[in-house]
Amino acid sequence: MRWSNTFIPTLKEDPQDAEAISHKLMVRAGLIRRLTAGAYIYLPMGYRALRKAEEIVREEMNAGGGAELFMPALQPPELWKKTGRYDDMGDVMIKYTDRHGKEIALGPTHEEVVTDLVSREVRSYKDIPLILYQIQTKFRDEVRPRFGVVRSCEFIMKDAYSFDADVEAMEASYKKMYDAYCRIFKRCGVPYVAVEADPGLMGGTVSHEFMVPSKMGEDRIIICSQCGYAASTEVAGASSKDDRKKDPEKPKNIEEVSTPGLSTAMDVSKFLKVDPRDLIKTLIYIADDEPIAVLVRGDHEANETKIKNKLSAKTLELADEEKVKEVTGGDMGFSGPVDLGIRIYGDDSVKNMVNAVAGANKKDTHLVNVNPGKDFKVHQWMDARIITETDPCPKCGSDIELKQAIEIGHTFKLGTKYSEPLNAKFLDEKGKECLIIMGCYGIGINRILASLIETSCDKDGIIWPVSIAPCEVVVIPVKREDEDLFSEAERVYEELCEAGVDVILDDRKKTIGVKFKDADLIGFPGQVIIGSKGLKEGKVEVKSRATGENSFVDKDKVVESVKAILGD
RNA sequence: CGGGGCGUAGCGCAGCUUGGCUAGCGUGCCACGUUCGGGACGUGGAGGUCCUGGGUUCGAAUCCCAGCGCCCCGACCA
Repeated sequence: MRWSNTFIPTLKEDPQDAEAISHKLMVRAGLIRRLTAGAYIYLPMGYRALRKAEEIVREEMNAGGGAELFMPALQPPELWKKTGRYDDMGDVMIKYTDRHGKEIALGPTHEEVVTDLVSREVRSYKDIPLILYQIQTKFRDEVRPRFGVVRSCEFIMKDAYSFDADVEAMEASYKKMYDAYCRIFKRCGVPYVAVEADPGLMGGTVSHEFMVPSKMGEDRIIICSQCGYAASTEVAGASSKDDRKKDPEKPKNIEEVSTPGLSTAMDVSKFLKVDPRDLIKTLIYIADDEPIAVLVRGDHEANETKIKNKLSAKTLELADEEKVKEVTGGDMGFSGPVDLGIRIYGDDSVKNMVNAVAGANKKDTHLVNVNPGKDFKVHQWMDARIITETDPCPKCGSDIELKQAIEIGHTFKLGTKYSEPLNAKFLDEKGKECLIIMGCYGIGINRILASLIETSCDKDGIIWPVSIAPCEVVVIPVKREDEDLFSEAERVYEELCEAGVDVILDDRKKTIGVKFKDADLIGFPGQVIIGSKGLKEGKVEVKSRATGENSFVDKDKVVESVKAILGD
């Protein structure tokens, strides 16, 4: 490929609408351009990297027993109504009415479509196990598209679905996919961590998220330094032990105190000069239309995922100001568990608190010396909070680290969540009709690129691994106008092409500085520099983008040294 | 959806507070010449609905009103 024949608009300056490093670099390096919020054009260099990532995914999915197919983005909403996800998806699903007045949805994912397909075609236990996958465009009307290609409204996803006769077989398929994911991310050079996660809307019992630690990540994970346990903060078990070194006090009697305008735990804690850990935060939620209260300690955050799961609630929303007033009789920020006429769920760490501070359900008033058991009863104690960095590892008790991370893949054990409503059954050996046990597995291809760049760049630009670099090597003639030099560059270029190296020839009539800067910015793993000085001695320079190491090699031995740099 | 910010040449920005000559700077682009191993230099040139619409005014990039678009924080989310 010749530079002049392709389209690589690089930029000297950061685009003003980009914040994330990966976003800035992808735009500057001429990989992408924004069309509108959450929708990006992949320019030739970006598209090449994307396709290489796709190809790795394809190879490993095939190796894991997957069969590729391709399903439409246009989907009938009826399927979504059958599984109940039409409402669950809400406005995330993009819908329109066609000329016949029929509603059409743009697929945000394909569980419904693929399960419907399988329900029609699979009859016998002999037809399964089956793993179907596709690499296809998904549409989601995101509340907030962000960080360039990290969260966009239109993106490329590899989605796979496994269909098995029983749970054991599904576990085997799950394992195959899990292993394939590990191979995929390793080959793509992204430093991933597989964590236990919440299945969320997808359903099922167990799921794993494949995360890449990064400041730009939208999710938080914990990693144990000792045993290596890793989990999303949404599911990681928080300790129920009291982490305070304090002599036990005798419970005293409740007193009211005036706390004018102090509605946050921090404000109250400062004003009353008490440790936030002596505060009880009372959050009013609406769980499936029923108002409930959730108690967590002043320094903790409620974990809506855990609460939702423990209550088996379909929806869980924080009550608004009006609702709080109606339910508690007090203003928002002054709610407390004492004399509260609704179900109260308490986080385990609240259970043994003594003489705590809580809201009084009364304007500008808090209560001191509140004691669980004595002053209020809870319906159920549970782990209802988000794990913190000071918590011990839920598995081994050692110290844990908290990190932000980008989710690049997610695997789910679905069970019969989709096969049941969509009637995906098969006849077993005994002629008995059984529901198919499913699993599903997603990878955000765009996010492979973004998270790779996020974690692999320097001040000069991107540092690609050979596996998904837009091109493996760039050949740079120092002076385009020097015909001898350029024809030597062309010769080297041809030779590399013939040797099967993915190479681009920078044949632009630009000064050498520009070409070096662009090569570093885009980040081709290998650079071959043809200059007149070296050429006089029959040598060309071969340089590694990652290490900066260079060597002058005999011009007849370019292919070998390039391959050495590429790690072949 | 709530809070904040931005919108002026392809890109990055100044000008706006206090309205007033032909709307500027850097970079990029075109031509010619000189350069040529880390974003070269000179000369000449092209490129603008100052986001849109309305209003105030003798006069609006600048002031007022409405709308649109984009980014960030939050809420939300596979």
